[in-house]
Amino acid sequence: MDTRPKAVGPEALREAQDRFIAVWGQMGSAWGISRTMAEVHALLFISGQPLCTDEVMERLQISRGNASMSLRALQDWGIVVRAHKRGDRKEYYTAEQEVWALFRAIVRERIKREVDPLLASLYEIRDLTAGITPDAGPATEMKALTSAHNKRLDEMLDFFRTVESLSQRFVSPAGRGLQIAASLLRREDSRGGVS
Amino acid sequence: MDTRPKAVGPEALREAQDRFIAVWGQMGSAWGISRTMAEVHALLFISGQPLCTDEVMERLQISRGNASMSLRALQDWGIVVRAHKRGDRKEYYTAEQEVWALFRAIVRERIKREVDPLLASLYEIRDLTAGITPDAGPATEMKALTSAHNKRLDEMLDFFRTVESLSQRFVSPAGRGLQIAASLLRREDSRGGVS
DNA sequence: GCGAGATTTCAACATTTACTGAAATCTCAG
DNA sequence: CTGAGATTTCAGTAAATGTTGAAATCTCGC
Repeated sequence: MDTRPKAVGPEALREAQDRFIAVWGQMGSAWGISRTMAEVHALLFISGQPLCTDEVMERLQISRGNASMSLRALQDWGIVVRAHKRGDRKEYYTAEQEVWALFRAIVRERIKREVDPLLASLYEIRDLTAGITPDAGPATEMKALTSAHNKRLDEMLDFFRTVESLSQRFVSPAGRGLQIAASLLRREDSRGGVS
Repeated sequence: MDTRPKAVGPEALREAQDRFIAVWGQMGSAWGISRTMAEVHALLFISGQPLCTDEVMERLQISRGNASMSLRALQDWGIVVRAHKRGDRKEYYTAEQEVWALFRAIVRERIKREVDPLLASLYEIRDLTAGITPDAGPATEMKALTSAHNKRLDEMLDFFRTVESLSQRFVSPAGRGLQIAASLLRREDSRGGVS
């Protein structure tokens, strides 16, 4: 499609970075992270070196306020850290460079922020109708509906408990996530699966 | 906190459904699915029976157009199906009731829509700077930067290849997802882990 | 093949979410 | 301490996203 000659040297690197930033920003917004925040992260990750607020603003063409808020949020997520450079008043920021550690941090935060509260709500919701099923008494239609409802909720709860549990493993100390994934793949591969 | 007496009978069921719908809608929007679409799904899932467009509109207080579009999207995701009732001109809709099947479908679609294109882009981006690293020649700073850049990209690619691969297993025929998760938990549990 | 009843589409609108820029606040070298 | 330089905050505004409702389209029993 694009028939322009391939850029070489610095241009190629710059273009690769820009495309990575764009793609990462897109990915972010598909998964509920604001585009800019994802782009800031992408920039720090792909450039691999500490950048200051002004460099981020300049490169991504965003306002100072936006840059500040995005950087703050990324730090809250635990995937970007501040770094002082001595003899320099500015703050510099670096992204976690280990890809697996990066995703462990992301999973940790999303579980904490979204799955755990969801689980808590599901338990509460389950309690609203908990008293209905067990005892016998006349088998009304109402009871049948409630019982089916409870079953659905229980299965959902079960699912998210499993997710929560699996994530704990994935997230926990060094390398676990990688190991889990790798062993899983290996085990499956030895069964001579489809393409 | 809430000290009102607990609702019983039909009221309790209705309230439980409403809260489930709210919570599910919230979850959806945190993960990049529009609130309404998630709510429509929640309603179909939790009520467990075929509902027609008007029932959905009525219960969620949304317009006909919105209901139609949400239902269509849910069908595209493969988690809601149409059902004719004979002697009735209306279409009825049901949500996948098996929780694991539901999430397999969701994972399948998200991988297809988001991860696969991302992988393709990452390969393209990697190609932009692929020629730089290998050969020797004078070791410029440029080369060092590019080489580090390539390493980061390669690790990212590796990660998403693994994700893609794992998802294939999870998504593939009946029960695999459950088995994988369960076996993983069992294996880990037998190590006498923390809480 | 007609048409009543149902669904889909889409331009206009509403709501939500994200961004800006300047003022307030913070900080550290001198 | 002081204040120049840096960061954070936030009210106002811009952009993106989601929703409506009515017209266009589809569909199926007759």
